[in-house]
Amino acid sequence: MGKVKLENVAKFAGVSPTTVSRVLNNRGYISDATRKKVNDAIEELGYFPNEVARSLYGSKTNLIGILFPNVSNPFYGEMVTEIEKNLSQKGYKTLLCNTSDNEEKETEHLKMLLSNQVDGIVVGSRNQPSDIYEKANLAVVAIDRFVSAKVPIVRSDNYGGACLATRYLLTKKCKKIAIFIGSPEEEIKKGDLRLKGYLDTLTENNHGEHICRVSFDENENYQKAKISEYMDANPDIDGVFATGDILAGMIKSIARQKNKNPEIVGYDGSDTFLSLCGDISTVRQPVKKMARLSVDILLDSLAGNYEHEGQEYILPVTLIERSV
Amino acid sequence: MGKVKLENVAKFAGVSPTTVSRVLNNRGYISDATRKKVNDAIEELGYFPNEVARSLYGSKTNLIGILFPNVSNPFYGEMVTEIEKNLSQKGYKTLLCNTSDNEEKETEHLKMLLSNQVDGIVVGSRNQPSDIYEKANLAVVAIDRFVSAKVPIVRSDNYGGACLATRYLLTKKCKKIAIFIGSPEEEIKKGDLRLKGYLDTLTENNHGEHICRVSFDENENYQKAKISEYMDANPDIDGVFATGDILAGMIKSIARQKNKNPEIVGYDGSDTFLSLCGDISTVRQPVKKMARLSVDILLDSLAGNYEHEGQEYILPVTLIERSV
DNA sequence: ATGAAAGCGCTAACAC
DNA sequence: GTGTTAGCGCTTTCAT
Repeated sequence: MGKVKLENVAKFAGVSPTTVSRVLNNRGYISDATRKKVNDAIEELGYFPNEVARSLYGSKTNLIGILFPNVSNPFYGEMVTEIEKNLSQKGYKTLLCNTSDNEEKETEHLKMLLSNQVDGIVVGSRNQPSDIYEKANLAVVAIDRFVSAKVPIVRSDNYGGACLATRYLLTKKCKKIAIFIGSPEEEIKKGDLRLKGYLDTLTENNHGEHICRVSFDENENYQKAKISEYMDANPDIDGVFATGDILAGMIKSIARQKNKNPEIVGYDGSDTFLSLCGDISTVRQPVKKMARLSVDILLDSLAGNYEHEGQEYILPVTLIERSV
Repeated sequence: MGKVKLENVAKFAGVSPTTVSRVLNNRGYISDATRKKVNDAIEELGYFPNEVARSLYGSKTNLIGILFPNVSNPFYGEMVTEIEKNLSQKGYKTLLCNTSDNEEKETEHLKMLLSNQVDGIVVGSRNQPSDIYEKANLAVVAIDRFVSAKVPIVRSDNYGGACLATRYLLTKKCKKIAIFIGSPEEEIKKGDLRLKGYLDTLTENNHGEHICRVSFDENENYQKAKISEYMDANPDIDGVFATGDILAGMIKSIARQKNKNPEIVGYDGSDTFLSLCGDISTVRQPVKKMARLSVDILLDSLAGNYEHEGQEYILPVTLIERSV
């Protein structure tokens, strides 16, 4: 059974293709009689329109590309889930790209997306800005990342969140508070706000800084080794701010193995993390709101609304305190 | 700057569209001279082919739809990440659909995918079989789910895994071992193999069964209440087999709040879970292998290879023991 | 070795 | 109200 096309429906109903198209799209005037004939034919033949042909004609695909490092991390997972839900509700389709935070892959995926004529892009991967975004004439929204002067950014209050976390550790009477950073080096150089919040808060309170960079690109075992090493070298750490929940979880496990129990605060606060680890405090980013806002901005831009250009939307975070 | 099309390249290079197409696709004979001219023109104009037009002509989109309940659960997250990686490597693009394990949404998404002429589908959502899969003439692979007599299934050894988990609890001298099931009711009725493995193992060892169904459709708070209630009613439970890791995490937290510490074994064993919770044992599904196999089967089918029809591929699981 | 022309399935001017 | 026709951007016979 070959695919049924509009033409077949037209023949079956004894009308022209145009008429069928008009019925499908509810455009122009059609008598109720022919409308019924057409609808019956559609029903009878089990016809549904070919979106590829529609896209080609209309030069609008309703396809949105979303670029994230991966979707294994529940924070990204929830973000992507929510973005897809919002998009789907508005009639858009989601083309998923995992960049593994690898520049080449991002570029490759980006080219693919452009070839596929996506209407817009949501980027959450954390590579260096690419000029492709500039050149391509499409709607783009970035999540917690700088892409170009024009691309709007949606992020949570990284600075405020870090201050919150660090102050919390201070209220818990921690004497030696370390930060474990899992961001790419490049990002840290540009002035990581989570790091800055941590540093400022410590300085204000006359505390010394203790920084452990857990190389982001490396595999898990490498990261664990790094954490373990750092903790051995600094056995009196009694407070930890981890810039991501997964990192926080790893630190907790490793500490436990060493019979230590530092106060730990993570960052992200995905529902999955909250369910999974009942005993690690964290700074919760409003994932749903961020996803929703990103999609709203994207659709606004798609509608020709330029007001978001160059804007940065910073959403508030909350500290979620957990006890053992 | 309007989009550059093949025709522009042709004019710029002083050749016909056909020639450009031939260069692009490496088909037919072209002199080195014209090939160079064309490639220079492409470079100069920054041309790249419109995949929509290609798809329309070729009636092949290289688009694969993937349907999962969501991508927040790291098990699905990792599965989807791996599937996308494998597909991308083979030149396919991933259209992501979150069904929220909701039948209507799945149907809606399915129609969308068909309209978009996807070449194939990977289903991991757990709804009732839909006849759409039968009717649509495309390649389908199901992950741990029955779709129709023809659709190949990739799953892990649910029965064996459950036995493994239950036996482990027995070796830990647990006296009263409960199973917490988070599957949809429908699935349980059909003979959930994780449940069966649990029951058989207990029977063999003259242990009684204790089943708590944590309604799958309900929200997290409801589930937590249910778990809490069950534990209050059965305070002497000292061993727990949770049919999913998230469930296991929730149970652990709730038990801790009640100052209990039953031995718990989860199911899934995603890398994220392992990093996040260092202290819950689990049955690990080979996510990467499952993803890889699914994609291989799909591409085989796409290539016209029917050998996978009606096959079920059951991959072995491993118990990962963790200590506090 | 290269080009002209038809067509993939659909939509939208423009006629009538 | 409805049909005719051209065209979205590309590929591919079929000529030459």
